[in-house]
Amino acid sequence: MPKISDKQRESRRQQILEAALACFAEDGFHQTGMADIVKRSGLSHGAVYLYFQSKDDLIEALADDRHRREAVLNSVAQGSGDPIEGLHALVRVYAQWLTDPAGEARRRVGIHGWAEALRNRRVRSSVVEGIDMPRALIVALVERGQHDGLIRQGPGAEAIARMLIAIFQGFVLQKSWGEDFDVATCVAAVDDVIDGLRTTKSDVKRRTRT
Amino acid sequence: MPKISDKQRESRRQQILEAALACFAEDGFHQTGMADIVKRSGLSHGAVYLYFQSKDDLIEALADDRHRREAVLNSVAQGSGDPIEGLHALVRVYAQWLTDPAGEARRRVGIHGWAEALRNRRVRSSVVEGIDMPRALIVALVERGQHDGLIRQGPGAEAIARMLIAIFQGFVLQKSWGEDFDVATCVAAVDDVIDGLRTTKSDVKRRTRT
DNA sequence: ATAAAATGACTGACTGATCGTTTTTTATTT
DNA sequence: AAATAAAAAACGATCAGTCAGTCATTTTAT
Repeated sequence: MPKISDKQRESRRQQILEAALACFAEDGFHQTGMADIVKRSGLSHGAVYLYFQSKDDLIEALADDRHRREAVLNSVAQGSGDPIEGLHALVRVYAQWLTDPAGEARRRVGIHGWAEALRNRRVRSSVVEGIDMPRALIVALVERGQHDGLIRQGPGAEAIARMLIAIFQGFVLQKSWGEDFDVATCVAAVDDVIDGLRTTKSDVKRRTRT
Repeated sequence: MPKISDKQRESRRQQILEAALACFAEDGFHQTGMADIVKRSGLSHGAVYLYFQSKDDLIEALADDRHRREAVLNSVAQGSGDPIEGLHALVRVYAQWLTDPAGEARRRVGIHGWAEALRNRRVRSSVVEGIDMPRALIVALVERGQHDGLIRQGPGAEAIARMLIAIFQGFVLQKSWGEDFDVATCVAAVDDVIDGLRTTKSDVKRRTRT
């Protein structure tokens, strides 16, 4: 009985999602009106509500970014080699995502999502789960490296993972604020830090801080 | 002619600012209504508008956090010793600010400010200027260390500064989302990274990444 | 094959509620 | 009494969301 094909229906859905993404990227979730999304999508109010129950429904649909997680997963598929190399590969994936001009809207919406995560439980779950996967990945890499004697024992794997993730979160912020932020050199500094995790000949006692 | 003393007037102002801070920390700038701030402050609508011209006025007043900048400035006052020690001191300041339970509201408002900075020019200026000072401080420390041969030449001072700042931005996010985020161990990892900047005996050629 | 009936896709004017702000009224102080 | 702080009431604008109705297509009946 459907009057339009599933293809068309999914296309309409994407049409609305893209309009919402652009609007949210520009003005944030709460400063964007449904009228803005409606106008940008080229549809009508009623039509939008045929595809999404509410504005919050749209927000939740955009707060979760599955594409990036899959990209991260692909990068781990080749992760049976040197753990340090694995970390570099991961950095490369995020660096590329950070540079892609087409991803600017997603990065901006992501930042709005970070703020929204403070007060919206569903959004927070999406955000936290979004960083849980790369975190577990880094922890696994570092622990393997430490077990094999390739990575120094000093800092905990969990702490290193959170630090690396924090770096890219901060990079997204700084880049999106439009300062002259040179992704290449900053990423190079991260690569340098990762190389610094390698076991050195003279890794006897490293100072521990309180 | 004076109706109430300047002390009282400033006290009322702070009373409103504190109410606004608490509200903004809970629900963000745009989901907080003036009615919420009015109720929380214990005053009336009209009274609030005697002290602040508009809601945006309140937002801008809270987006800028001078207290932290001053704390950073104090930490640099003792910055004539070892550059690496200087970086550790800076980390200590931010770690303490990150741990302070009384600062949770400010951290949350700060995150909302990061998102707001994407669309509000004034807020963005506040935020960017807020990180410009510690950035310049780190750059100066690193450059001095590199000049004196205490810090490796590999990564640029600017990149290191942005990375360290990014780390704490990410830490604020992860901690505020309420995951079990252990500040102490994560900060220890940062200290470890900083120690890794030190010149080693075998710092001949470090690999450079594209 | 063709017309009538039915249904899905979509429209846009409209709703009540809430928004930030202004104006009016009351209370307090000098 | 003169002035001003504070409270109360009310403003127009805007919000997310709705719903009676239109249009186009498909199904059914002849």
